[in-house]
Amino acid sequence: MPEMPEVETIRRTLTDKIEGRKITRVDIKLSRLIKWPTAPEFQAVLTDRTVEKLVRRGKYLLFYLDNSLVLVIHLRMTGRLYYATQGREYDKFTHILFFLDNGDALLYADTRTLGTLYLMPQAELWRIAGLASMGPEPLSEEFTLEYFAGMLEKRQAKIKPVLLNQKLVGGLGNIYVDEALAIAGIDPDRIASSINETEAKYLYQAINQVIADGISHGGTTFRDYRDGAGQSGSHQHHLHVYGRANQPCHRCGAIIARKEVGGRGTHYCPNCQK
DNA sequence: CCTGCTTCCTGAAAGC
DNA sequence: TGCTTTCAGGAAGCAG
Repeated sequence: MPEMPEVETIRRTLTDKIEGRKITRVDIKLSRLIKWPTAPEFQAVLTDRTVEKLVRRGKYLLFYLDNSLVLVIHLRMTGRLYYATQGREYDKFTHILFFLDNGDALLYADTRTLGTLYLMPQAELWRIAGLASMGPEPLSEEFTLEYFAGMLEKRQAKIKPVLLNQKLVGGLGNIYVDEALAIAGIDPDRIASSINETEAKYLYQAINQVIADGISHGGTTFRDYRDGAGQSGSHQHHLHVYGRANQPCHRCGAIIARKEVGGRGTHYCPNCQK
């Protein structure tokens, strides 16, 4: 499941191949993935546009085009975006194909088809609610300890759903939230406002650390995630708790447990996380 | 406004 | 062996 480090890795692996390229043709095999405008309009307006800049915000990828247009893609659960050289075969999960002026193509594939694509003028981006309302993201200037600790103080929900709320912190998903809570030694069931100043500082540092590590390892590949060149990430080899239920904790040796928190499968060390 | 539940979607894995 | 059920989860939509 692509979270901020995975989407950032995709951005980095696509930038050099995509920026400056003109989209010469768009094939749409599953039009319901396109949320705005209609599929025929999407296809017509996108044809002959040049990609000027590839930007990431949270888990969104934004392709800034000429004519002040922006193509916005969110991969959700199983979306994949990858560069394919001319004539390369593609599987049945490839739903949108962007052909480029050098004969290659940018392909959007998605097994569970929950991903979303938009095309709109730059001035209309506020219409994408999830993008417009996104909170500060880890490693950014806006994501300060003061902001983070102050935000936790006001929340009566459990810490895990608070961290997953994109309006409060942009870019975190299930894997990195479980990891950050494990590093900070905080139980995912804790009420956010009960977290004290010291714990908030540890958690803040842990969030920045797991995101930075995730990016430096090229993302976490459990099953579906691949970068823009089709390569797997390696952060799955560095996880403390996620996907490690019934295995020993790296720190204390206790058995990693799994429970449901806020409707999400949650991995944690019952001994280290209080 | 805040919080939590439901929905979307389909391949893989577990259950029978 | 093969069919059926459950599970995975990001985020919008909605109820209370």
